[in-house]
Amino acid sequence: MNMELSGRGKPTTDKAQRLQARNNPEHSAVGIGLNAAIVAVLDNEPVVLVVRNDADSAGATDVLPFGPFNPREHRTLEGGLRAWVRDQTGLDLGYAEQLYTFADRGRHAEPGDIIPHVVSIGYLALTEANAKSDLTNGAWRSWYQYFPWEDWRRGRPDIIAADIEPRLKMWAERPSPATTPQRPIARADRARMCFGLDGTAWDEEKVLERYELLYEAGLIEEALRDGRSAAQAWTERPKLGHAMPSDHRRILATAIGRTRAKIKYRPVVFELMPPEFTLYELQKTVEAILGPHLHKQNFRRLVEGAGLVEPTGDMKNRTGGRPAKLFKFRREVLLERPAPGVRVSAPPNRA
Amino acid sequence: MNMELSGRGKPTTDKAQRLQARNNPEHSAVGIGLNAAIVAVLDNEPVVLVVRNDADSAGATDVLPFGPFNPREHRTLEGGLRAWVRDQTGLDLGYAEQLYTFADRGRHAEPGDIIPHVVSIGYLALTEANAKSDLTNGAWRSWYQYFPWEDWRRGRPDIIAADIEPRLKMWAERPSPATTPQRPIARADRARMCFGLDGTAWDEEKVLERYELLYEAGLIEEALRDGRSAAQAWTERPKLGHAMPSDHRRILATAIGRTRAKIKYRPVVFELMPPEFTLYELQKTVEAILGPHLHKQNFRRLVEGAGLVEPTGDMKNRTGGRPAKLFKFRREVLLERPAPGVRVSAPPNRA
DNA sequence: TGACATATGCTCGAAAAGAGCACATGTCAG
DNA sequence: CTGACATGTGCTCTTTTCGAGCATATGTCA
Repeated sequence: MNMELSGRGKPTTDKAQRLQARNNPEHSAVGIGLNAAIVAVLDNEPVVLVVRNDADSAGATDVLPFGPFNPREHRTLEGGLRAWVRDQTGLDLGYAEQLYTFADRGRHAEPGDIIPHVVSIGYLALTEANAKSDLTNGAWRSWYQYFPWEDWRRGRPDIIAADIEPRLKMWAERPSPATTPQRPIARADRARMCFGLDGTAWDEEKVLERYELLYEAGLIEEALRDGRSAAQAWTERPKLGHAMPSDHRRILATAIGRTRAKIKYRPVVFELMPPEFTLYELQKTVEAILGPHLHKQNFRRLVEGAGLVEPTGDMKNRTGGRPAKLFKFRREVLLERPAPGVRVSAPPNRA
Repeated sequence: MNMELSGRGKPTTDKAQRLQARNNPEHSAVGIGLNAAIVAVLDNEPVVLVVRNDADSAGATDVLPFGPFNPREHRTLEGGLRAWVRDQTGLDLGYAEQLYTFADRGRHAEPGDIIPHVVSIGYLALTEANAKSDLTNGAWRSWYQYFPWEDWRRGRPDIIAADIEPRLKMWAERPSPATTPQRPIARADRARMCFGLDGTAWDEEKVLERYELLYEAGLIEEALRDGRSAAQAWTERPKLGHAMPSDHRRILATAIGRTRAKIKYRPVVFELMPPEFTLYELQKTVEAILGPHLHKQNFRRLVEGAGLVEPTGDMKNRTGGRPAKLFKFRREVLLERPAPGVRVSAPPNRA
């Protein structure tokens, strides 16, 4: 497994391990992997950091940065994460939060692998991607490259009506396999709720639900790769976004959904912004993440009224229009409001 | 590289494991533990399931149910959880969700343990606690027993003004140690925001933040046990809630916070209710979890208006007052609204 | 110099939320 | 039997928040 990352601890001795395996049937030693979805906004495009994975048997592919967690070396999961992210990419993480721990499928040992890498803990990190960031490795990729159906900045993305909706409808008409008998919600209803079909409102936070629905319906490469039975019959049509190895795309989906949710009640947008910015830039960043266009005047009222920002006194001149006041994040808001964030509710129906 | 993708290999042998351990210094095998905070509401009291832990060297104590995760046996984390919860307690879990993965402190190996149990994945489960539930083991305990400062049902709990506030103020006046130099928010401000001191509003969702603040200030037993330096000078006064071994109380704090947050945008209350209930019972359950008293008429308007419930047609007669209509959860709401829940906003200032 | 892009202030109406009044219909103690 | 009491239920009223539009200011740039 993952070799490029390194960890430097010494392994447990074989003897102890054998004993353990033999004497204590309750324990099963496994490796812990940490995956990071490192998100930034670059020229109004939300991007995620990927690294080249040359060791992949199927040729080099882009993966989320990942590495092992070695409890002998690092006291905390986050500490371990920061360490190898810095080693691997040269990046010093600022804000980071745990997303989810995945162990469910596709995480099998390779031949020769003794300690299967069954569990991986996903992290979300938000960072400012300025030009002079010293990336030693890896590249920024638009997250919409992996999730084209999530990009509503220019209206409802065509891929939904063209590729997703018809195939989901077909899938919905086929009978559910007996293995999921108690599934309480019909396939058609799930598709409708997830993708806002038939006039249902689009909920931008349901990123993971949408991904998992497409997976279950066998419409994305990962499903085929993992041997989902439903996937077999669907292999020949346009792929839906770039696939990623393992469950990296699932982790990314979780990261996008969490970012979209959190931006509304925590001032995390500012992790993505330079220290000074105009309100327009701030709005564009929020829109890059959430999708829809916001009413400019209301956005100003909201952000200023909530005390999220304060003017620096300076102006930005080369805006292409009237010069804009520069603002900075008003940290004190954390001491005033319990849940400060960019409270943008979705318009009544964007479907 | 990333091996986790890939194929489904058969489990490896001891020999292979030795090789692996020797040749691949990148991995450190650890045990995975699963912890469950199983929550119910019993007679308007939110309760959590605890089991007796006789193995504790300091005598028997109550702990959250926990067990190992064995990837050879269970394909999914949740599957493993459900299996040993049933074995251990006789309970069949309904709703369950992952909370957080803890690996940070207090998770030391016991003597004789070869593979330290470093990582534990916390789960939240919600269930209905009816009288005839077949608990073979364990007991329901009010969660406010572990977090008395969270119980606002009879107004602001005295323990805050009597024990917590003065000690936090003293803590705030002592200088922060150099080990946390970049701490951006002053101790006094953190205490004020967490516990709603000096007129600041109480945010019922900040359960974990409050617990961690008390831990950091050395005011709870776990801090002393874990050897926090700050704890040494504080050992002789009334304890703040019942302590739990390891980080079980932290997991419970996470569970309470998550439950309080989620109840507002997902119809999870109904996991705690019998199939039929009156609106008053529903309100009491919500209040047991969230704390404050809600305006009865508005609660009705809210719940009915959101389409969360529908009348069964029957009445409940022995209510002590006018007979009440019986309602049941209206599942179809999941197909109509993106985020249905009991939308109770806090009154402007409850401090 | 004028088209254009951006910034900024103000108003209006709809919807949601908080809070109170009034009354209906049961139980239960005396 | 009767009245205190507890609960259920309908309605109104005010305040706040939010979506949306109008109008105007002040820059850049062809």
